[in-house]
Amino acid sequence: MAEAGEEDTVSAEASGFSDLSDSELLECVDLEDAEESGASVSKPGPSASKPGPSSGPLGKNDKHVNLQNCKRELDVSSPMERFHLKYLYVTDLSTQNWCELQVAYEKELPGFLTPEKSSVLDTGASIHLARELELHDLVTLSITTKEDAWAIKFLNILSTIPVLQSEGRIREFPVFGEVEGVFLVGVIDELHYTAKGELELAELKTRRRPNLPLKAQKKKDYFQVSLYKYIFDAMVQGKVTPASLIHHTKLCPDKPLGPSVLRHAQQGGFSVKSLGDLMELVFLSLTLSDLPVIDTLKIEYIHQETATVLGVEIVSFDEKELRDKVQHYMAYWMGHREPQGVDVEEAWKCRTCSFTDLCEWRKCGGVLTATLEPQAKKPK
DNA sequence: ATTGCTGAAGGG
Repeated sequence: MAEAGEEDTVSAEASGFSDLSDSELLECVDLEDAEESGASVSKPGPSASKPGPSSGPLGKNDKHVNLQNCKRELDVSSPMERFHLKYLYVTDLSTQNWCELQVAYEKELPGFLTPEKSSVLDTGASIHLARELELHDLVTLSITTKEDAWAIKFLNILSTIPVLQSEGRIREFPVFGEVEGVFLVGVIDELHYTAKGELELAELKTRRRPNLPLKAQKKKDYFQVSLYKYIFDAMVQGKVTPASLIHHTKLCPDKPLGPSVLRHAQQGGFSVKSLGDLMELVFLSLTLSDLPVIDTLKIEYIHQETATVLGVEIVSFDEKELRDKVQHYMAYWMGHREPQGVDVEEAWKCRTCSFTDLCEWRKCGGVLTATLEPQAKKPK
């Protein structure tokens, strides 16, 4: 209440830089937020498209694109190298669980989404944002380096752990760590303690239609939350070290932090000078705050329009199964095997995919092409 | 540097 002035300062500063995307700091005080990122349903344009005036999908359509357009590179480099990736998102792996080729195309053609799809995603994103704002406010900071971006992530961890331990519930908790040779980054929807005192992860899934998801969708969602638990547990067990983080992300722990980030760190009571300091603090906070591993995994499916609860699933965690899957997925990213599309019986997934027209799997999949959607065949 | 390398999730 008494601190309302700070918020204006932060927002005003955000308009000074528009170069790099802003990042959000979770603010656990009672303030209004001047939110400007495109989370609103009615906003035109796909939310996931890259900045820039000519980033629409049309410009890419006339070019014949495929995953092998760099034959020379294909033989010598892994997808991680070819797509210039230092790490993957947890959702990359859950999309891979849906269809491996789809995530490969997403990496090659970022922001290539059908309008219907991006509209459903935008609605889901705004529902998530509304829920998040029930628990804390957001402050937009302008930043210029990836070190600043990670510093914000660390500040959010440092400020939310005590809230979880005292108030019992937090949302949008960042997780990261090396899994089967590749670094993964993600955000847990919600963590809370149950009446029994168990730590529960709660994932919200919003749905366009008022029905429960198909088996394939549930499987993907189970995998996603299991992966969150696996990474979170590793973090609180001290298995995710600053050294591993620096090694994978190539962050410079000694690079000076930007002024807005530094100021917020100080306001949060963290006397840090560098990103390295912040990493050490995060490591200590994760391992010394008496955080348990996650006990239960819960997924709630709700209808977007009416907010009706369609179902609640409790996911049983199977570490062996998870690791086997991740190992198989990482083999693709590290270039140890070729990507695969969906099986014939899951070809229905292609109907909602943005890349059907250019997908090599569909073109080359012998049996697959012959049996695909026989009733929807168009004479060309 | 072949000129630079990432908010994650968002739903099917």
